[in-house]
Amino acid sequence: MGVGFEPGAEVRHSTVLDALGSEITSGELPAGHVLTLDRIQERFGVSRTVARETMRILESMGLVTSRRRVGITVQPREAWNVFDPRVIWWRLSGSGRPAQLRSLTELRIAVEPLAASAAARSASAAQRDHIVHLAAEMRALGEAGRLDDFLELDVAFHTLLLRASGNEMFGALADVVAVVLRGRTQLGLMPHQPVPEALDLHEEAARAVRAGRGQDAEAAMRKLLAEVRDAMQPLWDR
Amino acid sequence: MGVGFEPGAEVRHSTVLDALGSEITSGELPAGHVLTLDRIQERFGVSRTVARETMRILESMGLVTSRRRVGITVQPREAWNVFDPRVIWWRLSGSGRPAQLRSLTELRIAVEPLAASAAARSASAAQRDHIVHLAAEMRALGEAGRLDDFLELDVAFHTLLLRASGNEMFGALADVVAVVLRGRTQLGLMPHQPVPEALDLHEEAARAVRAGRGQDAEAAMRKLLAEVRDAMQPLWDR
DNA sequence: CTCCTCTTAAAGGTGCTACCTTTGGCGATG
DNA sequence: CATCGCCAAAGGTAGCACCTTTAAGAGGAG
Repeated sequence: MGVGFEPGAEVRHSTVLDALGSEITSGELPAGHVLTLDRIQERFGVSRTVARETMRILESMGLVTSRRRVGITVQPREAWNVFDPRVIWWRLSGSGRPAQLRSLTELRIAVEPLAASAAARSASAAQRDHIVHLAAEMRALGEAGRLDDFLELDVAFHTLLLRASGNEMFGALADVVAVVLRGRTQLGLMPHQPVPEALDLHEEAARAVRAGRGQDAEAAMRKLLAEVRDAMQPLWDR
Repeated sequence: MGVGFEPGAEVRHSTVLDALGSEITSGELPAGHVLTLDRIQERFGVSRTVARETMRILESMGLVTSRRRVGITVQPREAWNVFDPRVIWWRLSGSGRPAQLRSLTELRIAVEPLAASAAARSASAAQRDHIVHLAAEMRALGEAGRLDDFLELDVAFHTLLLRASGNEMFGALADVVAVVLRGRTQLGLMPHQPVPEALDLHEEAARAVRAGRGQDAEAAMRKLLAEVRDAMQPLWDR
């Protein structure tokens, strides 16, 4: 699922964190709304310690600030750490889903072509072989219509590409891309059989990466993502 | 400076957080190193509460995990939330600076052209006028050789562009870009007088945004960032 | 004597409570 | 309208009981 089972952040914390996090990101608790530790303790039946530590985490994600005498104030969206995986997750699970998917898809369009180009420069020999292998397998499963296995390979493909770029910030987006890919399938935005062009482009990109042809890899990814964008367009056009 | 004075995260927390955060991101405390609450209390002269809450924050940034009986373990780089502004800040101030600047510059190259294109679609009327105005002022100050004022305008220009894109994830990168711009000047990677091409390209991009010509705006930003990359190359070539 | 399993003790985070300090919003008072 | 003082709510400290996990030690089997 990608989004944390932080070992150590034990059940109580994560319950409170999850509840408040999704209420804030969904807008249910609007910017300017004020919470107090007392009310949190009471509502969730937790001690002050848990309430405080949870607030610290929310604060560090930019979702709230806390001030003496005032309480804990929900922050406006601009202050959120929108790259925090948990924030992304909450928004995807809540009412902000279409907007979040749009942002993420635009981000993919920006990043993945350059990541492919960088991977063509920086990937290890093993990674180069692996990515070609993945693309071939995707074709096999795609043509066989095994959609769920195909999805996992798709995730593996994009993850590998981002991580092989040698840029840790690109690499850090791998989990996010995985969420988008899975979300797209869940929302029924995937054709029953992957379109042949997409299969071709995955293979083309993979071969270009293996051969060290950065420009070609970039171009293939650009085309691939243009298709992705077109497929997701209906989601936010209405 | 962009990087937090979180109002509320009062002095003690931020002292401990800052010290440990930069020690971890600099590699001084390597992955696998184990801390305990007791030692943190002792070292910084803070109570257990402060130590615990600080650890929670570090945990939520992916820098450490905490487990019973074991203690608090420093995580490897792959687990860090590298988009967290504080992590970026620590790495820029510490020994990882060149690598971090390289990652960030690649990210800019990926994102800013698309942000410009999106801004040409989505910016408000006021924003369109403002960006052209900023570009013009940049030319004036640049030609006059007033480098520090120029820098502030440069920051304002790129910030506005990212925020006007209508994509909050792009917008969230504005602070990061500002840090990079300032860092570049500090490191003496800027010419004494901004190169004329850069001034031209800022104006070209601004006009394209105002006129709603997304493709032109994107192309201008792409050229602009190619120059930026070339200027920063020496930093990581050695 | 060696190796394996089982028990047990200690370490260290988790969670709770109680209590004091500091700050800042707000009403009352001049 | 400026000042003062009250008090709510977070900041910070202290200490306890509990739960997990690790690792050392003890005992038995081969």
